[in-house]
Amino acid sequence: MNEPNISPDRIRQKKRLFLAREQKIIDAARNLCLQGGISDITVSKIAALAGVGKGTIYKHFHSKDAILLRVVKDYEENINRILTKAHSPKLENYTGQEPKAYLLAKLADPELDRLAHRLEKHLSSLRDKPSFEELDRLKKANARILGASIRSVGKSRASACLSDQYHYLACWSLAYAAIELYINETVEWTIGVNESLDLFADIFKTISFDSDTLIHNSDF
Amino acid sequence: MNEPNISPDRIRQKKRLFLAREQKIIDAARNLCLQGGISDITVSKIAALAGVGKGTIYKHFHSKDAILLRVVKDYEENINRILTKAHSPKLENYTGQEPKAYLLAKLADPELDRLAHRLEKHLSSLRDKPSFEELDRLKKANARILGASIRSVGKSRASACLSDQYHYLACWSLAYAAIELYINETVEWTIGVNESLDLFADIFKTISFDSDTLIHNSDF
Amino acid sequence: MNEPNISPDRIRQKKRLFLAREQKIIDAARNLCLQGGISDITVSKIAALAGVGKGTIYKHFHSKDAILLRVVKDYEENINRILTKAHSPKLENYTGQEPKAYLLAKLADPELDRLAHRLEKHLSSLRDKPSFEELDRLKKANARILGASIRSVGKSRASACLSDQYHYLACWSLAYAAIELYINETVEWTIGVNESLDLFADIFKTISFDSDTLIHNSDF
Amino acid sequence: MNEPNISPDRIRQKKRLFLAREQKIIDAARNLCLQGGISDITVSKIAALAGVGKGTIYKHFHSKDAILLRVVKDYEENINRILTKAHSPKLENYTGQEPKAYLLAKLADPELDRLAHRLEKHLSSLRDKPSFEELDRLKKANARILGASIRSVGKSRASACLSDQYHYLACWSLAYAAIELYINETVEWTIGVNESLDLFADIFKTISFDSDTLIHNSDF
DNA sequence: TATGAATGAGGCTTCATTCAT
DNA sequence: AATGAATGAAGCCTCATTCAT
Repeated sequence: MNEPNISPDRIRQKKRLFLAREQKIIDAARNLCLQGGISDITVSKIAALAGVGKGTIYKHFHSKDAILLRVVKDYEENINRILTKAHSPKLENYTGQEPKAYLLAKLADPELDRLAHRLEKHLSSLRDKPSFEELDRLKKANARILGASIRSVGKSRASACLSDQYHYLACWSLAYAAIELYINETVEWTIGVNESLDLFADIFKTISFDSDTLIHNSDF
Repeated sequence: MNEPNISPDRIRQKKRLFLAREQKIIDAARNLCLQGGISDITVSKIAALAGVGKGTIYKHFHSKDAILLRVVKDYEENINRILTKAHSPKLENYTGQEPKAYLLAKLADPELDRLAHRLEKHLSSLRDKPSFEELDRLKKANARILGASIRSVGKSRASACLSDQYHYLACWSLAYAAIELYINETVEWTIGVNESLDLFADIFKTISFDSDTLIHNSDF
Repeated sequence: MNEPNISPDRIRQKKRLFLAREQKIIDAARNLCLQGGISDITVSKIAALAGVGKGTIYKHFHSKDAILLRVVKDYEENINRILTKAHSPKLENYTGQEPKAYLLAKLADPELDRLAHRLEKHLSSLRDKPSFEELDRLKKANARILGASIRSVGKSRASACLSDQYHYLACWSLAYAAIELYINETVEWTIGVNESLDLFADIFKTISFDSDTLIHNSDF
Repeated sequence: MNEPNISPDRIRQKKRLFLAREQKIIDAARNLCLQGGISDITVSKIAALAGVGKGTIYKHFHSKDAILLRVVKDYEENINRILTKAHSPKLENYTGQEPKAYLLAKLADPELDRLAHRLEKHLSSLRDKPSFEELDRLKKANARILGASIRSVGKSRASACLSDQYHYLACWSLAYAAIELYINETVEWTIGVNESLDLFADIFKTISFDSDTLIHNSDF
């Protein structure tokens, strides 16, 4: 009775506009982070860059940190999408190419990957740490794919025994190392990833410590 | 008005006290960072933990960020000390063990290493980024040792051609990857570093992209 | 463009709906106030509780405070209705029971009476104090009845000379005192109003100051 | 060693200055409330009127509401001081004049008394209601004196049986009624308290309801 | 006509830094 | 030289009101 002639089209369009604005906010937040450091972002700046009022932000997110968390989640979701596609769900078996796909996906935008990493660290160190539930679900999904893939190829004892989670972290770490290598401003990026892996291999050769060598020494 | 009996001893003792206070401030800052996230630290908390007044801090450092920068510098200095000792300066040639020493030094206190990393990122993203001159000098010194060492052992073309700086970053990245792997709270640390390197090797096998595959795609 | 079939029935029904909605808004505002404190109410909450959109509210009231003023006015109107009925307008002379009727009417819902009181104070202390004209007219009407009634019964000199307004306030104050006594959460309500008046009488006995004793001392 | 020549005088003077500033903040808050309504006060205004910076406020009070609570507490403390003095602690028995002293104390600055009342209501309806512990302690102390005094004089059954708390509220209510009577802007204050009590008595005569007459009717 | 998303003024609070003692 | 109270810029968030649909 009250809302007679509101066509579904109308509603759908409104929804689209609403989501578009939300995306603009997220994009603004991400871009601000990419140029200037996490601690420099303010809700005002996000609003200004997104072209909306400060109050509008709070129609979409209940706090500033919720926006940042969303940036991280969206990024992880994107990685998951790519990885899922690479896995070719029709095949039962893994091609062993999934880790490569994962690394490529992350290296496609190194700055953004590093940002996601930093944001996650930032958020998890807040007094009122937000819920990482959704994010963790995505990571677990990625871990499942990577773990199975590596196990299907790897020959080492460790590969066979370790959990998905662990393999995920190994891939993640490697990507992170490559990205830090890539991004570091004091070095010009003149060699490809293959060559950088050669470098890693050279370093590996020099290393052969026991697990026991690792000492947890906080007395620095 | 007059400064009567200022014996050299007096001066030396004062200096010692002054430096001791400075160290207490640095330690306080570091410990606060280690437990609670960089954005949680305040000058008040540092002063309280150091047992000095807030004003005293500004007799030693001209800003809060200068303290944090000092924490990073002191850490890098410590790494440099260890690496220099490992290199055995009397010998002209390198043992090839320097990268291992470097990794061990960093892995000795992973939390602290990660903190140094994060602080550096934090500081370099400030509007008024402080000077990294001293820090860069230390890094360059470390790079010289690591680069020479790796070149003396490595067989790959890349190893031979690349700059000290680059080899330094390769070591650095590897250490960082291992540390993130180690610290991550969702995984229990059950395997040693050797085995974790096996894991990396398994991943390497799955990867063989050309340098060209790397696309810088910010449009995500 | 054209307004074809607008039957008087249609109009009347629309009007009824409109008024019903208005009442729902007023009720929502009152209920929200009753549970939670005046400063907790927001237009959003009122709209939600009334089951209308926020914008609709502004079709009925030009501001949030206008709603609150209306709550007060409606309450005073109700009191006036009861008092008028008690006075039995056909009779020329007063029964002397009017003050009792007034007190009973107010004590019938002490929480609400206190709310009306508080709202009035709140509204009259606003920067843009709304017009109390209508409310004052109602009060004056009540005062006329109460004043005449008390004068017709009272023996004291004061009773005879004082204005309607003053007698009204005397009744009002007494009711307010009883209500605050009644509502106060730290005391259980175990005695009746008669007994509470006995209490007042006991206190009266201890008091016998001159008007002059009253000093207006703001220097506290 | 660190703080050699800080004479006790110095400390005492500092303390005095600190407390003076605190008093200025409290006074500013009270005066702002007295002229303009509780919801109009802002921390900025308080700071401006007190002649201090906004940040200084938070060296003395952990929140804006803490200031308001302090205004209430200080007022109640003043009443308690007067009442305690009136009670003449040397005498074992009560003079029966305590309620009069209490009323006079409250009526000495009716505006302030009303403010204290309103502030208390305001604070107790906050989402994060502050602790009223101290305030309640003061009230209980006052109640003890008033209760004993009234019981020592009163003849009615109710007087003898009821708790201190109850007698306190009876006095409180009466004072409140008188104050509302006094303050009300629409009436000129032409009669003294004695005469106003006569008025009350006239009203009493018209009233004789049973406790049962009181119905709790929220359906208004 | 009813709606509710958008708005932005304005509130509270934090904290790096200064400066009088 | 050491202190810590004072400061105020700047941040986050709320909410009454508007207005396009």
